[in-house]
Amino acid sequence: MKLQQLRYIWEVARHNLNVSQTADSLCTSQPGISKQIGLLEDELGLEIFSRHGKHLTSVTPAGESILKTAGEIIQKVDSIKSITQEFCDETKGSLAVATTHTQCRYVLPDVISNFIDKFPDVALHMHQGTPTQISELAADGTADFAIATEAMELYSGLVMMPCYSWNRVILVPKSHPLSQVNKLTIEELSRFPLVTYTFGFTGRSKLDEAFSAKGLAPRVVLTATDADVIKTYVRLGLGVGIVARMAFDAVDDDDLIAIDASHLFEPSITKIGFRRGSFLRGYMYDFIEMFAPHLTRDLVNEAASRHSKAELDDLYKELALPSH
Amino acid sequence: MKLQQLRYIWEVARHNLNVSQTADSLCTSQPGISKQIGLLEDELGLEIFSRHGKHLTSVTPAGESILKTAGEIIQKVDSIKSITQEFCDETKGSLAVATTHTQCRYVLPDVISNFIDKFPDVALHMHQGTPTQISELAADGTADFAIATEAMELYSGLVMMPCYSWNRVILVPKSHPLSQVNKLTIEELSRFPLVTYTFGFTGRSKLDEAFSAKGLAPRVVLTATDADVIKTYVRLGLGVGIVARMAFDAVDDDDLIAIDASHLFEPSITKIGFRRGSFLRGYMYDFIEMFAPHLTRDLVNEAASRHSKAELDDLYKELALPSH
DNA sequence: CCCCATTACGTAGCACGTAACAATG
DNA sequence: CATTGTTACGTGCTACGTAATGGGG
Repeated sequence: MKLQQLRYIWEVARHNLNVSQTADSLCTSQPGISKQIGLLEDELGLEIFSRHGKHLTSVTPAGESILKTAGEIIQKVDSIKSITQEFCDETKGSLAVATTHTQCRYVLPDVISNFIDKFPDVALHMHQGTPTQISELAADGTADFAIATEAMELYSGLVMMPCYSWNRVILVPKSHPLSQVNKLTIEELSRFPLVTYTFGFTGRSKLDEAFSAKGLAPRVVLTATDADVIKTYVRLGLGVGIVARMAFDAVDDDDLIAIDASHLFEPSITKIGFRRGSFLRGYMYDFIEMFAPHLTRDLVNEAASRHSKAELDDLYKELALPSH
Repeated sequence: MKLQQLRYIWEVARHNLNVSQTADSLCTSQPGISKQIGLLEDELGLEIFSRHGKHLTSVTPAGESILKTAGEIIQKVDSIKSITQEFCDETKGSLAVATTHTQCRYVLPDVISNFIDKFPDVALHMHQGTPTQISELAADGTADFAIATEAMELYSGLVMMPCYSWNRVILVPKSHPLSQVNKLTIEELSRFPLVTYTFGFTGRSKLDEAFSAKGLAPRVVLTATDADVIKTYVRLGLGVGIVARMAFDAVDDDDLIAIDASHLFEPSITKIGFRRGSFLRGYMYDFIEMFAPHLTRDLVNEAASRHSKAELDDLYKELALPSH
């Protein structure tokens, strides 16, 4: 059994059982992969992939187990490479963060700026995407960290840690009737056309819950994945905006009125996640702590060693951290 | 990076950094190993072993981390082989159990007999040793299971599960004055010379605790690692025997009187342990369940997924299982 | 002076690439 | 017929074994 053979079956599985495509992505020849897979199957004495004629059609039950283990092996091999870099030079390396627009545009700039100040030799990669894409990037190792608010519980292979809790503000132009209201209620709000996040983005779920809890059906006239778009349409007078508080900038957005809405909606929790079992470089712990100061290196290690969601929640309960 | 290179560094570390000895044990040449280790170190760009001249003297800090990960990789590779066998033929394979005399001689025969009845094609290996040796055998993968009562908490790499609780009997010849006593006290017992287990064997610790709790210093005139030796000397009149209840056989030992001592000592728990992260064959789950019927396949999997001792204890508490 | 690790070197095996072939949809 | 996987074959690399060399205790 060779490491490459494990990589090959893993990559073929990742590429929808298309060997040619896999060969291209690995910059090698297609027969080479075919042969190595055949050799591995011969050595193990069973088929990992089932074939119709010459096409790979599916993964056998045994293949499922083997692929899972192969993935873990590949991850550990990557860990060895990280360990190596860590001991060669603690300040050099790379950090890939996958995150949403909200975090990337409003929250992370300060953190990143501090980070590159402290670790100028770490090559930084930012990937922006939907919460689901972000989780996938972290789960398959393309990104070291995923940072988002929604859809982060879906991947059990990720260690999730709560970073901070936030709530929303209502955005209206200065001339808008709501700008005069003292204490806004959700009923009042529901009478106006709304402009807010697309489903699945930036705590949108808590927003829907708040309306439906009162039996109200909000009239959402435009949904967007980021606050910049929302603000643009609020300025056009299309409707009342509901955005994350950190997306409101007192200087840049001084033409808008921001009305606190934390009494209307449940707070949302932004989380950071990384692949369970991966080796974290020293500067990665620093990054986490810069983003969420309560997440110390020891605490992160403790969380990483908890394997089920229930056990993680126990930890957060002990520390009185919110987790959803 | 090659799997063999990882195996080589792992084995060299296991053989006290002696490359020649490692080469012998792996049936290969010493320069081959040397060269592969050198190549790996070149590829990683750091030294895994520190050298004084040409001798390997110690493992570098980086090496420690790398070796740990290499060990995990090797274990996963073995898992793939097990998975393969499991899917090829569920009834064929091997099972290695490491255990103490007490279990091997008095408890396991029934279990083993049932097991070979149900799985005639599984090659069985029994290793007998001290509790510490047993744990080591399981920890390094030589044995699939460790079964013992003492010293099983030392290896955090083992998943430990409580199997059954037992207590002791006092053994005396028929003519002995204690054979007339109705309800034995620990003070009475301490007046006689005692014959019992060596420290570190078969729940000896609970025995010492009981005496010292009453401020008594038992006069132990002979210690042995197994009950057969103890019974032999009890028959010779050397002293009063204290052995595990399951070591008393009403038929074979009908020349001795067994006095229940469960009111004198805390019960001991016999545990079964296996290496965390190893793939368990179907018949291995059956073996565990034959030995301890409450340890179902689901429960074993649940326990295996708990990573810290505290989390395991939580599980046992939920199930009202004793754990120490 | 013995033991041990490294270096040097030759060989056998194997991984990989090119090319031809077969099978699927 | 276009796409995809397997077989055939040649080559260059490399892992491994034998022999020689150099340091340590």
